[in-house]
Amino acid sequence: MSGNSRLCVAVHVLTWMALDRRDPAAVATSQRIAVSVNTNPVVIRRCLGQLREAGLVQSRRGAGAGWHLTREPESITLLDTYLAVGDDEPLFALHTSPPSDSCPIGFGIQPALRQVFGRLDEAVRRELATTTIADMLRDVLAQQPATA
Amino acid sequence: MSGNSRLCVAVHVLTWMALDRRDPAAVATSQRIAVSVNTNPVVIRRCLGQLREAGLVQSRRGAGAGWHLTREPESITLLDTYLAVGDDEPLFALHTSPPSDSCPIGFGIQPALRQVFGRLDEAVRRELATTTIADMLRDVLAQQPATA
DNA sequence: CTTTGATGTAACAGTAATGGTTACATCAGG
DNA sequence: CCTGATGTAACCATTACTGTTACATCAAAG
Repeated sequence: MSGNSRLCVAVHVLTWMALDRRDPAAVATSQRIAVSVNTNPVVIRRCLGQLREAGLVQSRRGAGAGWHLTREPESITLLDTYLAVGDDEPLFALHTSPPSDSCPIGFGIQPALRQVFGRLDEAVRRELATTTIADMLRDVLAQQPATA
Repeated sequence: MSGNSRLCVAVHVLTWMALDRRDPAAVATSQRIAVSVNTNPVVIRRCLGQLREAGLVQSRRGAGAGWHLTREPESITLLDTYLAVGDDEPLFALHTSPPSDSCPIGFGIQPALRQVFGRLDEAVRRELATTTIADMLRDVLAQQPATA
């Protein structure tokens, strides 16, 4: 797991941008986002690069450069985000080295597992598609401390 | 995720044992299973150890030792298997170092993500619970080559 | 046209997890 | 006792990920 925190960072970034755009004067830079995520700006730029490839954000270079969303937060789902930062590798891995095909189980296990893992993947995607960045922003702001 | 192939190996092992038990004379040893999975017997024993802790299999030591299922394959689901070999770590990881709590997003993002990731985990478990080792055995045998 | 501040990206290091391997103690039946 | 398997510690190579430094590139501002 899986291993990485890319989806987590990507959702953080997009949610941050969704909040930030409420202030028209604000400029979203990798530096400012990195402070919120508490990591290195390069990590943020790597993430933003993937989000740009997926068409979710755009960048402007030169002086006064920065980033902005290309769509309304209501139209960006976590599935979009997941696909954008997606490792190509599936949630669950098959055998590292192929099993023996001279054994009935070894021969048939991989196709059978692929079907199961495909259903798992599908279930995850279905669930991811039910939440948008706008939903995230609302939930995140609802978590604020009681201090007015 | 990503990352490991433990579930894959565990399902392979259990399915193999489900087939093997049809021959009353057969003895399931880590050595024989390792040949089918195409890996080292110690890897199989590590896996079987986890399955035993979960109560899915039992081992006999001494001469002529081996392993056997404690339940009918129809009653062992992939969720049982998943929980048995379960890493404690969730499918999707949160931030490696906690985000800035002086930023509204940084403050609220983790609880919000935990909710989402919890729903994802739930979806995966629901799906895993729908398939049994008996189902796997049937599907695996259905994959056999056409040669009679 | 130069300065400035950001993007874009390569390169590298430290950490952690995984799968595989060797080695060896332990056990129980023959 | 002998034998063949389990049980488990220890170790290694590989891989992936995060963080970091460094630097080229770009475009607006002055």
